[in-house]
Amino acid sequence: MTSHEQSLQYLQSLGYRLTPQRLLVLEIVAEGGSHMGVDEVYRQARAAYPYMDLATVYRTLRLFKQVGVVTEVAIGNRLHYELTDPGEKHHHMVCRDCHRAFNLSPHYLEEFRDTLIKEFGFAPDLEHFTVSGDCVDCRAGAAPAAGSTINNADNWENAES
Amino acid sequence: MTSHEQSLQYLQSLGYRLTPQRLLVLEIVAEGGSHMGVDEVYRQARAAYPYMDLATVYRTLRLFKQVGVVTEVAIGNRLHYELTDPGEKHHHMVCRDCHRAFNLSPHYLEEFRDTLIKEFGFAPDLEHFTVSGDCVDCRAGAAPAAGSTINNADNWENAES
DNA sequence: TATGTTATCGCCAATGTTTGCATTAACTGG
DNA sequence: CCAGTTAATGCAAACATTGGCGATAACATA
Repeated sequence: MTSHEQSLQYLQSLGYRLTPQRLLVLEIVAEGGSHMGVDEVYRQARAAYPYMDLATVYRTLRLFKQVGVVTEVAIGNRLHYELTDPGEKHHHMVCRDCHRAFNLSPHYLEEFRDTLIKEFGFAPDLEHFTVSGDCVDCRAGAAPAAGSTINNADNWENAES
Repeated sequence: MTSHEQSLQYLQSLGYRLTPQRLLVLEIVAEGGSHMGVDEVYRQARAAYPYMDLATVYRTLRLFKQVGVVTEVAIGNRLHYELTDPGEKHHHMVCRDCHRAFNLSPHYLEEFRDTLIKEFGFAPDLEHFTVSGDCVDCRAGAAPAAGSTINNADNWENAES
């Protein structure tokens, strides 16, 4: 059984229905690998199933995010999604200049989470956590890496040390 | 000289022009006290100067945020702004259930910032930092405080300990 | 397998926010 | 104080995302 099928069974176990549209969106996000823009998911879905509606894509991704199947990252002011890897969860640092995203190990936030819970009873939603800021290259004034468009998989580097 | 005037002089020193619209928006945000929704700023601005355009309000607030005059907080999916108090900077925790916002002392993030810079050369933009999550009351299943609308100043509590 | 219930879909309109562009008005230097 | 330069405005249209609603199809039950 593939991991998509597991995710779909999980959805079903929560009482959500298993529709072809959901299967399709899940496959696309899974295949996409790195963070996919909504428009790209929509384009691919529509290619496979011409009746697919944009609103359905948004609703499906929101649902997936809600149940933890995908992770949402806001880049610039657009939403992007990647399959949540249960073994390799990570947060994101997004550069506000070049808009590249870097992965951040959860380890760096554990202490922060504990503090908020203990001090304020506030349970932060770190599943969907993203910090924006300035990355090394942009701080150095270096030109961003070639072809730095949001949907270019090369922009997604791994910053775990 | 009031602090608004200082802010405006600062804008001017950066090469931005000092327009009546900017003065107006700044005054409104300053008077508003707690976090103001864009629509509310727009309504008040339009009342004082009927030609005021929504786009101008957005552009002005974005500029103010960029230069650090105001702080932006995303609540639900709307943008809110408050005057940046240079002496009393703070971050925000927003409850995704009741949508109340709580202030968070910068102290809790200093270590996190240092780590990111040291390990990855990534300088996080904590001026505009917000964590979403579940607040004490909502976690306890308690009904949110009476009159919990976003623009109600009473919702803005101070969580500094 | 047939049937009923109701979640989900596709379509369309509304929302919140951003952008393009011609006009206006802040600043600059004479 | 006047004229030139150019940033900022107002307007309208674009864009990204969300919501309402009737029709459809997924699941449960028999």
